[in-house]
Amino acid sequence: MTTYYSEFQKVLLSVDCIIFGFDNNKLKILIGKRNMDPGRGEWSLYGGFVRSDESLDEAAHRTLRELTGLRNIFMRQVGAFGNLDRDPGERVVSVAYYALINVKDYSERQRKQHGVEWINIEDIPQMYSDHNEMVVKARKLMKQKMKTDPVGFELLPDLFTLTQLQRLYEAVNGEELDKRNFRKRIKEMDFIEKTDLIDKKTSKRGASLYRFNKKAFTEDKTFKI
Amino acid sequence: MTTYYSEFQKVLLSVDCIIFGFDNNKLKILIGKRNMDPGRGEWSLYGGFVRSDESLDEAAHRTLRELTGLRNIFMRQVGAFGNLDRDPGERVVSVAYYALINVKDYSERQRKQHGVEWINIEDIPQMYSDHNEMVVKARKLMKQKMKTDPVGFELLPDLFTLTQLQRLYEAVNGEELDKRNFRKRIKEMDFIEKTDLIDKKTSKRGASLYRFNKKAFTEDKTFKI
DNA sequence: TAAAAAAGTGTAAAAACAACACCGGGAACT
DNA sequence: AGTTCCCGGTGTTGTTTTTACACTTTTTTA
Repeated sequence: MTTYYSEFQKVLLSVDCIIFGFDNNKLKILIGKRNMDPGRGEWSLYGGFVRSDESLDEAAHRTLRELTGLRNIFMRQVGAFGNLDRDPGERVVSVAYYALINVKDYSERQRKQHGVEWINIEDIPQMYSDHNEMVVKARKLMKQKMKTDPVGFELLPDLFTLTQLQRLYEAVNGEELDKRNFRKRIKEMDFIEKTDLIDKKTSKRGASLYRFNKKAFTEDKTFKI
Repeated sequence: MTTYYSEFQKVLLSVDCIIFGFDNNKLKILIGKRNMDPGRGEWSLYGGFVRSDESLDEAAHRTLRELTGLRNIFMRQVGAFGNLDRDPGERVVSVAYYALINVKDYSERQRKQHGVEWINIEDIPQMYSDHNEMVVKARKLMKQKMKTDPVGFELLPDLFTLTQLQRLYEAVNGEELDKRNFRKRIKEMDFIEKTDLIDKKTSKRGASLYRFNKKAFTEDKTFKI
């Protein structure tokens, strides 16, 4: 390979993942304690270095896969973080990505094995380097995305109740929503389909289960919550 | 400096600037023909490499300053672009930034000296590598930002007429706006202040000049167009 | 069999948004 | 001097969207 720009300094590139999950009516992210220097023992996002044979997006997906085993996950770039003091060792620029996963798809066995935990978004501890800043930005982008795109379903099981869906949006927005107004909106979106199945686990009476029909959500449809 | 992560490959990091300007009722960006390999002669954003002693934001500001001489410019990160095929030579990951400048603040002399041109946003040619993709994303983010934050004034002179302001929003949104509804909204925002100066250049009758009072735009105020 | 817990359902008032047309002042033209 | 043209400036009304709000049903548990 020809070296066109040899006079310039190169840097290490990493990706860091803000992995969102929804459980127990709470929005959470998956973080763990760093097991390497620098910053050993500090809370940290899960990340990894970008390899020479993969794009940034590919690196993010691979990193997520290494941690969770999950493929084809909804991920979006948060941005590049490159302050000089962000890493105490040699310079590392990191590109943050957020991911939306269904907590149930991640086995407890694997989670423990990697030593990561689901932490309530409201209770995030101080983390290594600029990771808190990454989470703040990721959350902002994710909230924005959730308003206008049907991505919330990535955080729920295939079949969900309207109350579950409402709780999800409440957790993301950080405010309570009116039940009747919420359901009115849902009813307008024909790609959120009612099934004839009933969920008996979470309520005594039982609630209808709904499903997001990805194929029915075409270009002409609008999503708005 | 200790080398913590020596086993990982490093990459070259650059920044690319999407420099927005508004002139003659058109939204434009500043681009030029590349004068180096690879891609010599192709249209290209203005960019540069990130130095070892500066953050990404600093690199973006420096790059913009080198081209325009302007400091303290409104800039926001667009994102990191790191596909494997984005640079035909050795791997370069680029972080794109968009900037909003007042066209009048950039001298024609300097512009010609650097060989860059203001190109109407609707007429952007095919550019080097993934630069078109960067512009698309930058434009989306900028449009979004313009809706909810008073950043449009960065593109206008300190004193501007309401028609100028309206034309700016029309250019950004890509659609015409109703004059009376537009002015109604402006009137609700007390931080857009009418001066007792009259602009006689653009209209026969003369139009009142307005000014954005940055200090009057505090936390409690909302901006909405 | 009474109480508790969550599901489900409609209406009315308020706010936001969209559509719409004419007058006035000055410059340019005849 | 009069006419035309160009652009600046101004309110009202109908429509749509958003918000506020309370009771009944079903099933489990005490």
